[in-house]
Amino acid sequence: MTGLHDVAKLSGVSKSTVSRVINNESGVKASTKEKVQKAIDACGYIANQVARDLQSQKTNLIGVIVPRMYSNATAKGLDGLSSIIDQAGKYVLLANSQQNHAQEIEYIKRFNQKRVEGILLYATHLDSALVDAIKQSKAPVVLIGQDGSLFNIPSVIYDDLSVGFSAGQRLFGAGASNIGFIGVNSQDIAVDQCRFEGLRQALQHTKQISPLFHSRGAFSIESGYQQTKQLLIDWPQLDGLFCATDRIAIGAMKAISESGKVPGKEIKVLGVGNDELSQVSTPSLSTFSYAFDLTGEKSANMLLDLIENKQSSVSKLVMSFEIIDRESCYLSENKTS
Amino acid sequence: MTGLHDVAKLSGVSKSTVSRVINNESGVKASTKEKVQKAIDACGYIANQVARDLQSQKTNLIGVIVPRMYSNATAKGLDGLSSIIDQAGKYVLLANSQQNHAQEIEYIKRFNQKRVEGILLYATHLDSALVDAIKQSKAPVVLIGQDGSLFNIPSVIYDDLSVGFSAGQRLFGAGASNIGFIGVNSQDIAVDQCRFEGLRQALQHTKQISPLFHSRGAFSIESGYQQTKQLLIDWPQLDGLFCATDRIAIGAMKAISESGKVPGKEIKVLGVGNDELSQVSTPSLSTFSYAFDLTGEKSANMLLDLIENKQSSVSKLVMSFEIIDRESCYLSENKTS
DNA sequence: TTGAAAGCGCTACCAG
DNA sequence: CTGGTAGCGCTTTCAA
Repeated sequence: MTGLHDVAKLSGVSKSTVSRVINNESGVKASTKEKVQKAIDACGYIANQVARDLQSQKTNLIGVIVPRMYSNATAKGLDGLSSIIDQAGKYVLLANSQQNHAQEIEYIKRFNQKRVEGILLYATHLDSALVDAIKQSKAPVVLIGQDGSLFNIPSVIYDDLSVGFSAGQRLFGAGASNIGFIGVNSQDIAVDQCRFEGLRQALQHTKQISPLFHSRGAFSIESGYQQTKQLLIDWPQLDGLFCATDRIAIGAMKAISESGKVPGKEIKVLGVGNDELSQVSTPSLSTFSYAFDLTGEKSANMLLDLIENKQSSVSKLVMSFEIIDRESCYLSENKTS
Repeated sequence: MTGLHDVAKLSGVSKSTVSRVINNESGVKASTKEKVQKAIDACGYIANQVARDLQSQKTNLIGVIVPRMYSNATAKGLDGLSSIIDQAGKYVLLANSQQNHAQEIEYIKRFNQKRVEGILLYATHLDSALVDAIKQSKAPVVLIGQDGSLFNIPSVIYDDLSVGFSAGQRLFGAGASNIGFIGVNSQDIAVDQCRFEGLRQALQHTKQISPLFHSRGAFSIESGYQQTKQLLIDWPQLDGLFCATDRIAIGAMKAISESGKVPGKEIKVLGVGNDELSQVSTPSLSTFSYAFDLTGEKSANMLLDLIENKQSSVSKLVMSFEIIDRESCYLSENKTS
């Protein structure tokens, strides 16, 4: 690979001058500039950013760790954050942990070796090992999707407790009173625990009742389908079902339909996420909408701020949600449209 | 940031020795090793990969350029390729061109400056400027989604012509004969041109007829919906509709339903991609399934091969597809289930 | 088994 | 306006 040195020789000037031309610095005679430029084109010189990065102690790299790509939250989030990072003239170094917790910690370490300037971590859990790894990280970390504020970790989270609470109220308002919950896994505080807890509080608050069950499985249509098949047998009185994600809810509705009941009628169903699936299914799915792309943008901005000022102005950002009323759970006073 | 130098001072040995310990080289006295290790832990030393990369002339970076994240093809593809790249001990440097062609060329240049070892490019077009940029690239480039083999660019593509041809046969077989096509934009050879051309050939071949129209729009449900609303007015005789993607098809079916006709009955509809949406919609959508994750894996493997051997064993990989029969277009002899 | 010194390709500082 | 020199933090000879 041809370097600064070669260009210098070819154009008969010093490396310093070539460097000046490349960086478009002022104070270079026009004729020299031209001469050097010619040499650069001639030998197809490409500046070595690695050397520059070493010299300047600055890589312009932002590490992003996700549990999987095939998910609305991550795909849309990445669209949002990449545009902000790009605007800031920085690069995204992407790692896919594939839901493997140990990998996340490993990536934080490797990213620090690569001297990333900051890390955005889409988390599905938060145990002490992860907290330690984040604390160890020289590069500032912004947590997305789980609340790390108790450990002083800047976080961008969804208002999961409120979503759960609101879900309880909606199901109750639609006439349901035997209500169950399908979550994911207990390690996922936000999606599994908080959403359930919100539901529990809503039912407790309004009717002094408790959820019938808290089932758990994967983030997929299939998982929702399989669980619900069994749940319908175990809980024949079920008339309201809150699912931690839209995909799970879609699967659940399929199982309900197959059992001879009508989702949205005998059994009200609610999801979370406002996946495109939810508007296309039959019946269409009532859900909650999060601005995933905005979440990505906000997180990126928060991280850039942290990198710039070594101290963030905000340490926790709670993204609000929007209620999407559709056929699977119309409120009693909202039967129109 | 503490460096090799500090560790050396702290442990009273030379930088060379510390380097040996870090890289776990043989030929270091156990006692020394221990002493150094202690110092490393004490000052929280983290090896500077940037310096290493400069020295070794190897970054372990693979550049990946995508037009957008929120798409089945890219999200699943990224899941596939990231696992291969990770296994190879390399990193993904991600760039999102946001459908902006000029950006793609810019990223190829910047990736070369960052000294990536290779580039995976999810392309939606292939003009001469892009071909030039690829040719200029020192890092090998593998094109995904568009055929660059004419320009000697290693490519992994979908069998779009066959998909179009098969679509024609299926629509015809289901009883349709006034058939239209909704594509994306004419720059997208693969998705827009090839799929249409396949359809055209099928109709020509079997019935000596031509497609009614070739409409164009965006990759979204909304776009399919809006286009179809108008198309139904312009072409009242329409009884078969082939859409370049499932999302477009979903939108089209909505417009058809609203017009009082039944998709899958009066008008047969076909999509491409086997999006989760397609199995959830009503009626469920007949489509073609591509193994997007496998495509990502194959592409990554092809690139790694290219990096390793400077010469690929395969220069073009055509991913096959699977026919998914659902309600929107049952073949005459396939009315069951 | 260890250390000294020479770079990797670039920028930055100081002379000229 | 231009060139020499000294690093950035590491690895890698070559000696000791």
